[in-house]
Amino acid sequence: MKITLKDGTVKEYAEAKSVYDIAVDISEGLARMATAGMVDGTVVDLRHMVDADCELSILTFQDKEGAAAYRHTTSHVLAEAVKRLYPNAKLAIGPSIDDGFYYDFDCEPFDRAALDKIEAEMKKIIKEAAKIERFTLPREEAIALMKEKQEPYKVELIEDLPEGEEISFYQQGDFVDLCAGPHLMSTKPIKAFKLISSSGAYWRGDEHNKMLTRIYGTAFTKKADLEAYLEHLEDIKKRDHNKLGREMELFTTVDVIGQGLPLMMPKGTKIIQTLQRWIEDEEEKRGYVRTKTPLMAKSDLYKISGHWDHYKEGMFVLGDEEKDDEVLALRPMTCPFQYYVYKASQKSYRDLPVRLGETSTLFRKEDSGEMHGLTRVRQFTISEGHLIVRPDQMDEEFKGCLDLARYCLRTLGVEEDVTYRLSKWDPKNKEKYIGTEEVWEDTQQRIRNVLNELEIPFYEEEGEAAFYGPKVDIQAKNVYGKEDTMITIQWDAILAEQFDMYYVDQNGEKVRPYIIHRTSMGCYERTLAWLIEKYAGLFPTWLCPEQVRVLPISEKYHDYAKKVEEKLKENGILCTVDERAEKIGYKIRESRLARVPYMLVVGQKEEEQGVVSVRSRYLGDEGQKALDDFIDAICKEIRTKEIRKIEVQDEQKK
RNA sequence: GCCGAUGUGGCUCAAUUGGCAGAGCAGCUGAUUUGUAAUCAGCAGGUUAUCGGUUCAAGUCCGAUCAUCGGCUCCA
Repeated sequence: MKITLKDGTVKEYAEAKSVYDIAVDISEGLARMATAGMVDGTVVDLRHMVDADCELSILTFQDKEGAAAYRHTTSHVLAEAVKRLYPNAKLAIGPSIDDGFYYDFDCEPFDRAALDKIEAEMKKIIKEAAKIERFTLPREEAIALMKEKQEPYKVELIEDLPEGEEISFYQQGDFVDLCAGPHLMSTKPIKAFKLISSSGAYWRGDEHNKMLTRIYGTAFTKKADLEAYLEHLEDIKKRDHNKLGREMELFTTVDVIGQGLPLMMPKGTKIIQTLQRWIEDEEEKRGYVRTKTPLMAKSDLYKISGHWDHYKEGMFVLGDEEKDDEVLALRPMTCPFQYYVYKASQKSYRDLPVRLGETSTLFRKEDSGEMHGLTRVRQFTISEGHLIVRPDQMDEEFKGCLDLARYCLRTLGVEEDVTYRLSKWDPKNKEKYIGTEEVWEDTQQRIRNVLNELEIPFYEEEGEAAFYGPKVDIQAKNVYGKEDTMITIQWDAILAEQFDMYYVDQNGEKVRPYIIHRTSMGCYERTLAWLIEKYAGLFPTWLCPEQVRVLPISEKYHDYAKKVEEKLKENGILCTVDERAEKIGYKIRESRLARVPYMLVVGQKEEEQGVVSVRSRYLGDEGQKALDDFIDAICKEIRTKEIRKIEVQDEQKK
């Protein structure tokens, strides 16, 4: 048989040979680093016997799948250590994840001291350098083995495997684990690992099941890489909006006000105001009209919309149905309110599309454990909108919404940081959705076509659709790698019926419109959180709550500094003067810590010449250009009449 | 909602393991009028998240509540 390697060389063998042996044949060095193999695009174990012509890659830690195998083996070492120290712990599952691995156990929770102890035991196990062996068993024997080992979770896993599936085990020393693999040949190559944290996790991710104890860890082939990774974890914490946003006095929380109810401070409010004014104006340019609808409504409204039956737990209800004649609820969404704006007058086919925009505050009674900084809150404000359109306008309007969303992302400088998800229904759970299979499949195809036409790369996910239709969700990750929806555009061919919305067509017939539910830039609080992390607090100048700080050298130059401030303010620049009796070095330090993009130092020299000395936080050519743009675009008048830059000092960002 | 950790002046942290709550920064007052990352001195600031318990004595131990953080689940 002929085996073609990654670099194109061909190896020929007379009989079947394991991936590991082939690696040894290529080079001892490669074999030492090998963690798995890939045969014709499929990841295989090192023990996999190659018995036919194929393309083969030997995977190492440098490959994504190779790193996964390496870390997966580390998770087995973890499991063995836990079983040695806590023989009563039951094993659940222990996969590799993006930057590491975890293992779930049914046992008492671990504290840091326990984790340290487990780490020490793992080191011992690795030192023992046990060979890892793979074997398979028929279903009944596999179950019997796991019953003998008193591992009920493993028994359950085997019972759920489809009939006829090969059931494989990996054994290192006395430790046996049900596992599909792949794994290293022994525990020895694990060089650098760390148990990061311990937390609870439901068995099989279902909240009705028992809560198990999960240990997260990571592993690398070099100690230096592990240390760099741990340092990186510390670094990203510094960008965490929840920490930085408080430090920068953008928002705060107060115990007696409550969970998920952050207070926006003046600086944070300024940023949100800038965003909001920009978005509202942009939407108007694109043919939206604005509405302002109530923040609450009678329960009757939510009964029509279906929320009363399906979402009552998630709403703040005012009044008691038993006692009060009138029960109100704070709104968790804007849809029906804007529908009634549409319904208030009769619409002709000529009136469509109707594009309604609203800066809309919503209330959702999130569970107590769900709130997080500015990204998951109980009250938030979104750039909400509904387009009521004729079916024939749907594709174009949907495109328009995507274009607006992309314009927003581009302007905020985050277009490279998002992924587009086509959120589809789940054909296995039809009862969760309204509408026929045909309509769903057809609609999803139309959205696919729109995305393709706009050349937007996207991925698809089942079970993420709204109950009334599929949608495009624009997703972004926070500093910890956790993903959130920033923007959503939803296709709805159904709710118009429920709310009896119609327009009159050419023939005088009443026709149901389609609806697009969408946000242009999503939730302001969440967007602010995203921008804090993206820019580590160094916002683009147009978003900064303080764009320029004038720093007089001494009291003698306060009048001149005031003059400069006035000129800048006349030009719409957010500007302050630092009039404290401090040394210039101190004022610069404070300005920097406040992340003010431009500092204008003024003293005798500047006053005499009618200029300012500019100090910018930006770097190199980019900084010079930003400064030029800044002055050209906004300070044209100032520069030509009184102030021009005489000096620019770039600074190291660190 | 579930598992776990944490909670000390505005902020960052200390308090010899149950024995007089303390420091730096910030704030205020005074002096200094300064040329590109911290001028000096003084003053004030606390019911140790809240409520309850154990104890001669609680920031420290126990319980409850609230909040924050890391996860799980959820995000219609």
